[in-house]
Amino acid sequence: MEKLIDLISEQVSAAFEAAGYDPALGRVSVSARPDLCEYQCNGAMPAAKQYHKAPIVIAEDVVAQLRENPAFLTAEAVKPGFINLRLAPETVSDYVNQMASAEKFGLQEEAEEKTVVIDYGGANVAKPLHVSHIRPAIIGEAVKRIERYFGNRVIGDVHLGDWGLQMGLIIEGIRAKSPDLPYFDPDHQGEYPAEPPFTISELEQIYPAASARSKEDPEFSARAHEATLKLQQGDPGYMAIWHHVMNVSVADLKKNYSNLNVEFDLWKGESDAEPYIADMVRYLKDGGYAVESQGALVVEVQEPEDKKEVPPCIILKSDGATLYATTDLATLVQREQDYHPDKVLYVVDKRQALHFEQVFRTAKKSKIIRPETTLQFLGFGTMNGKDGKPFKTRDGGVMRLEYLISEITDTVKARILENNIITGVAVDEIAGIIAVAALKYGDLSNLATKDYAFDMDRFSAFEGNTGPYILYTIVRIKSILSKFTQQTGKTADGLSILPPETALEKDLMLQISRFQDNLALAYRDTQPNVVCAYIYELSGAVNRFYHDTRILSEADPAKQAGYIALIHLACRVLETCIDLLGFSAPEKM
RNA sequence: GCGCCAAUAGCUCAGCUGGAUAGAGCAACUGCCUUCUAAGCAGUAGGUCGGGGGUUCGAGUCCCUCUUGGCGUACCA
Repeated sequence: MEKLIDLISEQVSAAFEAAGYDPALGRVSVSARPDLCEYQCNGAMPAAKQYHKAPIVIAEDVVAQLRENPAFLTAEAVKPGFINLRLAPETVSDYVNQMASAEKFGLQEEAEEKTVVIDYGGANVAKPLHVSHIRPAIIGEAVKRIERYFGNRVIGDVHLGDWGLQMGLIIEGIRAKSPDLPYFDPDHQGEYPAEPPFTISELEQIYPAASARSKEDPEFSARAHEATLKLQQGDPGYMAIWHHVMNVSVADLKKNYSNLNVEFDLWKGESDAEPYIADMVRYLKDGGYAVESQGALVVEVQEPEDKKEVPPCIILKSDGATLYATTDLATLVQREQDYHPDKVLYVVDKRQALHFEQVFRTAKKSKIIRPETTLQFLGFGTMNGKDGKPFKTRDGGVMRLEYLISEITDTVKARILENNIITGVAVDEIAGIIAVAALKYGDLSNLATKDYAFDMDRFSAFEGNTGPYILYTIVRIKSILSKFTQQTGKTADGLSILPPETALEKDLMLQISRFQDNLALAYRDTQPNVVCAYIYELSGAVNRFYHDTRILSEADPAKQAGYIALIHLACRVLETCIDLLGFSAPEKM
């Protein structure tokens, strides 16, 4: 289906043309003054210069053409040269009725399916997920679902950090703790133990300790670098430790991500790029792309037109070890081979912007990926504490994601018990659903690219512009729908929406009609916060209508059926949107 | 030094390709539950959109400049 705003623009464009003006001026936008009109066209203002006439004269010429148009209730020319439009009630109800019966509410999908790989920029293994890890997970999940909704084939890859220096640090950390383990015995024969020599909690302590020590102890740091290289060269004992680390970490990560309703199609990591590295390095050397510089192997990516200095992309360190640019490039080789993607989207911390600039340039320059492939960097901002610095707990540590979720869930649960609508075992389940909505909406409603202040109170707030507010709106509708079915024995299916009689009813329909506009914007700009803003406005329209209209006690059955059809459609749109954002609504709350 | 990003109400944030009186939420103050869930609705108050120039009929939005803050700047990721 075409967007309602486009249909209106066509009418206004035709009016411009009929009045003797350029139809391109007939572009309509949503009104900035809802008290005056629903849609507005500003085309008469730029036209004034072109035609050497006062804008108001042009606006009146156009309005004269629109007066007889049945699609509009009113068309007025105002002050400098605004054209103010109100739609006929039937125009609006016809449109939303069409939406109700159309697939995906009439959304226009991509004409051709594109293959999109989303790289979630790697939580590191062996580190607990902490609060800032919600960002790539939540944003990436929403972007993935939106891409899919528009008809693309999307492959989400968690892309764990499992191959860099942090592994060397962990290995040395384990050795420092238990030097007698067989993994460190160069004369060890046969199989290594099947059981990991650590639990997830132990592992989560080893890494930070090793990382801290390496900063103070140069010898230890040197050993960690060495261990990293040995691991990357396939040392059997180190590989055995690595497998243990991976198994223990991945199991824990899966649990945590699944609590957030986040799923990945691929659980690959930097290590999976390893088999591609040797060939790629040879290719880069043979092709003359990579050169030696200060002992390292680099690709120069500075371009003559650059204003800024772009350091070369390092492929091999001077000690021969690979690093993140190497695995990111090799991963592109692998993705090109396996998926032939039209787009690779990286949802990673924005501080890595320069790194990806280097990688993208290298990949394009060396033809590792096709020129028509889009490499997109979606850098998300840092989660800061109230002091404006990266968020830390009171004791200076990171806050575990598990703690954040359980904290929010407890607050939600207390609220549910207070309301006394839900009882028994369902309380915990519903508290979980609401907590995830609060957390995800709280994050997604901010612009992904900006830093933001982490505030526990904000995440566990239920009033105003929050996830629970959206859920509450849905639950209210569902409650009416189920009571309607109880009363009449009918469902909302097949009922049609009547032309609006009140302003609030019409406003609700207009909000519903903007579903596609907002989704298209969110899709085009990879900005899930647009969807949040939309459902907040739509929910507001629903709640105002709800407050204003008695639906179940409506005496006129035809009117009542129209109301039911309207809120049912609103509910379906809302549920579709929250599903795209990666959360869901309970039946009651 | 150079580069990138940000600065909007007391706080946290929106503001689509430049359009009318810059919007929400929280916090403050007022109303509305014997009627479909008050996690709601209605209202009051709160702003020289960091400062200064410029482009334009029109600038929070575009250009220049300054201030402040954050980040990055070859062998960490």
